Amino acid sequence: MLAMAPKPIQRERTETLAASLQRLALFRYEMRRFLRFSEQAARANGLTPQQHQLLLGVAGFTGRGWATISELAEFLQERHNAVVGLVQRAARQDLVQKKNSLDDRRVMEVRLTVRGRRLLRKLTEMHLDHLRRQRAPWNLRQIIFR
Amino acid sequence: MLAMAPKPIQRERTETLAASLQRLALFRYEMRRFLRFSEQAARANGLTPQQHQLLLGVAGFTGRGWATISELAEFLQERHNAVVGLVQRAARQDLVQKKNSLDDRRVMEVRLTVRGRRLLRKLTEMHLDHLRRQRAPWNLRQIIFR
DNA sequence: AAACAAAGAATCGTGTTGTGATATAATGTT
DNA sequence: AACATTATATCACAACACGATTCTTTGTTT
Repeated sequence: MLAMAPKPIQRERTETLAASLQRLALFRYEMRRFLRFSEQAARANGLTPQQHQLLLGVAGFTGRGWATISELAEFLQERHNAVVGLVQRAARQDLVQKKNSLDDRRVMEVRLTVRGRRLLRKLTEMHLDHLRRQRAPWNLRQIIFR
Repeated sequence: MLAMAPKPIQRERTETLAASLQRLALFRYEMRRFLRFSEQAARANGLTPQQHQLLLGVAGFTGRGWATISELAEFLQERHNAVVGLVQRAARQDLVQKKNSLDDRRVMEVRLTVRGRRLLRKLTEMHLDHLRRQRAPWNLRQIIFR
């Protein structure tokens, strides 16, 4: 009897794991569908998905209308050097504008150009429309924990 | 008087846009923070983030325990060819196993290897733990619409 | 059965992106 | 003056997704 006890427990554990996997998969699937919409909206406007996020971070993260490389790295949850390259490419395409801070000359201030502002505005409207129309269970946490 | 009416409307619109930008930014920021945790958990176990998602899709998306390239493309919200490459690289590292279907020889059946199953199990536990501890406003929709 | 269309997967070249390691410059601290 | 810290930049490299195209197998039409 002592030897038989673990068996049903193991079976129950396996079933729990399978159920968890399915709920986690659905969780990520819903998230990916939103992100996919976003990516395609960006591309349809000639931007890469990350460039769109960069514009959003510059305009909306700090509440100041501009941001430093470090702040953008925090917003994007990326390393500094990833953001440096991203900003460089975006600046080349006249989406943002770099300027060394006068207070602290180590700091790089990133602002939107007119073109960047125009594109972000359009994308923002598309996203808000999409989210409003969305009937999907956007309480993602609820997907996982009943 | 007719000429002055539009001014406050314009001002209000601008304020609404700024507020929307800030809420959208927070929305994406929270999402990125979760995704960042996930990416680092994957990397800490020697996987790329996409490889982890691939394993999750194979094991949890269809309810069958295996998946086709097309199904994985739907789950990952990527194009077929992106998944083909992803599966190839994952197979090279003994994470998944490819097998042509006997029913329809166009179809490729993707399954987890023992190694893939072991890694996914570990990552799944880490993710569930993380989500349980999470006190953040995981009703993302609520972040945007009051 | 032949001709054609559709579905599923694979291949190729290309540009973006993130990483890790390292470097540079400006500011702070002792 | 020596040292550490902060903020940003550079480099080589692999993963990755894209678009376009191709190949094979299955389905449908005539």
